[in-house]
Amino acid sequence: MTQAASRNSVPMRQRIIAVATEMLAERGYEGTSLQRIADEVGLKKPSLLHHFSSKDALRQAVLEDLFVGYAEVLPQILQRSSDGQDRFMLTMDATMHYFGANRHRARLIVREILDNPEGLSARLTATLAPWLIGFTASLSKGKTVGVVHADLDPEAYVAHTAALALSTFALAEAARGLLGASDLNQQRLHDECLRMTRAALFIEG
Amino acid sequence: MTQAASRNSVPMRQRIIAVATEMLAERGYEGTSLQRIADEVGLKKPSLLHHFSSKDALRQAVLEDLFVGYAEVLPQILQRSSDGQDRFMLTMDATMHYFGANRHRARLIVREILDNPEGLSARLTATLAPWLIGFTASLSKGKTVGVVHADLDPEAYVAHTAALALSTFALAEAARGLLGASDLNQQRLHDECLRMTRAALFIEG
DNA sequence: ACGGTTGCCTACCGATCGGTAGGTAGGTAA
DNA sequence: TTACCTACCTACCGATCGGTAGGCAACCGT
Repeated sequence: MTQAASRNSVPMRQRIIAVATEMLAERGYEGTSLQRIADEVGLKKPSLLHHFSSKDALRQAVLEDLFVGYAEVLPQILQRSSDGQDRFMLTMDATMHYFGANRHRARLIVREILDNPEGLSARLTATLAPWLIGFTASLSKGKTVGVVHADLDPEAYVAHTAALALSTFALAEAARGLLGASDLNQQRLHDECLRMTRAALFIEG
Repeated sequence: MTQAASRNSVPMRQRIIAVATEMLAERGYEGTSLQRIADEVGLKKPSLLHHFSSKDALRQAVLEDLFVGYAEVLPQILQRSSDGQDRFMLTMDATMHYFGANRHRARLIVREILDNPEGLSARLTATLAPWLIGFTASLSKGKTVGVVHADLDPEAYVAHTAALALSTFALAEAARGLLGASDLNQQRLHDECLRMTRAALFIEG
């Protein structure tokens, strides 16, 4: 387990994952060939298959790396916020910062939802389900207390909010050209997304 | 221009488009081969290429068909609603009904945004931009009148709302399994989506 | 009756796909 | 030194990709 790194200090396995993450997010699984990944990394194709036994094994490693990265970010935020009220908004804010800084990861998740929903579902359930169930419970409680809109559907709201956070970064580029608003930058999308989710959640302002 | 139809009454060209729409939505452009489309239609591959000169020509025909279909639905709704206030919500409702009845079309649009944003952008701009610009203008006006939240960002709001309508139907299946809420059906997602967009838009209820 | 067009076919093309076989250079441990 | 292992290579496999060439039968207006 010496984790040799030929010339670069970064282990080859992680370099491959980094390149594959970007290419899979950009062109999709079927649209990305092992040959192109190998070229980008600077290896021959059989050498790439020495590190990952198959194309699907590489895909799984990429997803594993992605979820591990996010699972490290989430708890930090949640521990920081004690109050149940702003807990949701803080998580939302942290999630959007995470995907804002790793936009290709948002694209990759959306692609996997489309291409491989059942394969992703297990991974999502394992890492996110506890948090999401906690959120829906806290939303239901907020309804009884009276700070959350009475006609809010907790589960549907959480699903939509997650979709909004993802699509903001995965699909935003298309929306930008569409509206002809060249100044519709990421900051404005970020702010409006938070404003919408907050306005749809809490009673009053 | 007799539009011959060998055995079925539906012209072969439209039968191919219908099959291709579904397969492209389900597996993506790179993941769908002409061979499989031809098999599904009941033709040989070269016969398929007799109707569409290339794979990309078929893709463009599919997209053309999709946008024409939506462009027929939209004006009907807008003419029906005179008042500027509920105009947006009616359009949202109509759009969600359209994609709810044609879920594979929502998936296809999301895929095209990821795979071919610049190619789709031109088509989107041509058919939707006038409506969207009208909406942002009416939102700005609503802000001055005082019925729309003062801190709402019209362009960003429209972009997010469109993304929400799309992702509700394109990505909802994954969310369903994730939350473990088997009763999180389409109706609840539909209702909550409309509730969220309305609550984030209008002041008061 | 006839020439042209349409719709579909068989047969085939070069390129590229994911993956395998087998070999080599260099480091490491006994 | 010997034996092994890791990392990488060249060469190759069968399958499938998008697309082409060319033929054949049915239908068309003249």
